[in-house]
This record gives sequence, C-alpha cells and structure tokens, in this order.
Amino acid sequence: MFISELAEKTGLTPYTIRFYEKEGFLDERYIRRGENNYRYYCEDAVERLRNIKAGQAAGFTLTELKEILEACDTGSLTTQKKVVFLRQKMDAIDRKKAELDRIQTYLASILALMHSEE
Amino acid sequence: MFISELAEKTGLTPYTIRFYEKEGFLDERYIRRGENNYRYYCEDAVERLRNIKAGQAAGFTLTELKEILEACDTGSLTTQKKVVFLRQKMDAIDRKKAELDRIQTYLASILALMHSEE
DNA sequence: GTAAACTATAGAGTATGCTCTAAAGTCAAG
DNA sequence: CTTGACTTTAGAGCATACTCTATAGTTTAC
Repeated sequence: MFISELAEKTGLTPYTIRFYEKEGFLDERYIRRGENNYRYYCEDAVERLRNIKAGQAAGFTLTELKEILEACDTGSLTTQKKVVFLRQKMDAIDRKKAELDRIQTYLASILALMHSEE
Repeated sequence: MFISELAEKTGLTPYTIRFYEKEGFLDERYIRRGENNYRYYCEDAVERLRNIKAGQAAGFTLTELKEILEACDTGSLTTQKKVVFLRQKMDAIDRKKAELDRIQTYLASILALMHSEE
C-alpha cells in the first residue's frame, strides 16, 4: 500500500510515518520503493506502527521503543540478552502501572472526600 | 524552606521549581517572599511537586496536570463538575493502564516464543 | 570586608517529537 | 494534455518541558 493508505489505517499522518522511517523504525522488512520512487508498504507495517503508537501512549520515548523493537527483531543479540532486556522493560512497565495506581488512589481519595462533605 | 532545600527534597532542580511556579503550579499557598525577595516554601510544597512528578511519570502533560490539580484545589467549580472531571481523568488512567497491559502481553508473547525455540 | 555560596531576573538554548513548506516529480480522469 | 491529487526531498518551524547563561543582589563564614 502507499503512504496515505498506511496513514489512514494507523491514524498517523504521512509526515509522521516518514519521520519514523528517518528515525529507523521502518526498514526493508516494511518498505520497498517502486520504479517511481514511491514508498510501498507491506501489511506488517500497520502493526509495526500501532506498536509504536501503543508504546508512546504508555509513556515510552522513541529511543526506548527503538531499543525494545530492535531487541525483539534482531539476531544480533543472544537469546539470553534479549530475555534480560525484555524483562527489564516489563519491570519498567510495572513501575509505570504502579504510578498510575498511585494517582488513581489519590484521585479516588479526593472523590471520596467530596462525597463525604455533601 | 528555601528553593535548594525544596529541590533536594523533591529531586527537582531550582530551575525546574521556578519553571513550575511560572506555569502556575505554585501559588501563595506554597510560596511567600521574604524581605530579601527570596522564595520561602511551606512543607506542603514538597507533596505538591511530588504529585506533579508522579503525574508526569504517568504520562500526563503539564496542561492536564494543571487541570487536575486545579479541579482538586478550586472552589470555583461545583462539586458535581469536579466529580465528573475527576472521573474523566480516572478513565484516562484506565486507558493508559490498558495500553501498558497490551504492551506487556506483547513482550510476554515474544519471551514465550524465545523460550519455546530454545 | 571579602570570598564562597546562595538567591533573583530575563531571556536564550536544548531535546523530543512531530508538522509543515517549498519545489519538484508522478499518475489517473476527463 | 492538463488539472488535481498524489508522491518525493531537504529543511524550516512549532509545542512541550525543561535547562542554562548572564547579570546582579544577599548572606554566611573567616
């Protein structure tokens, strides 16, 4: 598919998709160029970009997401190292979830206070 | 306490604390000025800044955090409106938690795949 | 009474993550 | 065969959230 179709499917703009490519998130596995030099994307690119979006929504930086996705992709790391790396990232997610719980508890306590004051 | 003590207690820099003040996060409830024009902070300022930090770690922007904290603070909203507002923010947190779960499931599936390949 | 370590201000600079502009090439429809 | 909607590139611009510089005043210790 061409860039605007991918944009529509992912909810991103063509600008953003080209930006992610420039940052190294999309390589030959996801893009080829036709004779006219237009980018042509395979279906997997949709999920790739959705994973980036989800990671961003969860509070990871692009730098962190690149590390995560590269560890998932690459054959350049030993299985052992990937496992360690992925576990670290999962721990980081646990910490973020704990922060969210903390805030939610804080907000809930304010709500409770407001109800008791009525 | 003066600004560097507050910085130490919160893990922020004096620069950042002045920046938050400029952005409207710290008013007379938290700061007074002495005769020498130095800022003098009360103890509550520590928790105030920690709440901002926690909110940031959870992925809220300063603009969102200002809304949240103002809804908690102000007498300018009806109780009913504050309740609605706080519930919206708690829903937003639920959505963020769901994103985190999604990523964790994704990472876990990759881990599982790696173990099965050994 | 002066040096070191604080405080203040305004405003410039930086990193991240887009977002768009300008200029040019491609393509499908009428 | 041209109009309009796409595509390309390089590079500029923008919003957020700091982070620091320059300059100057204040305070503490010797």
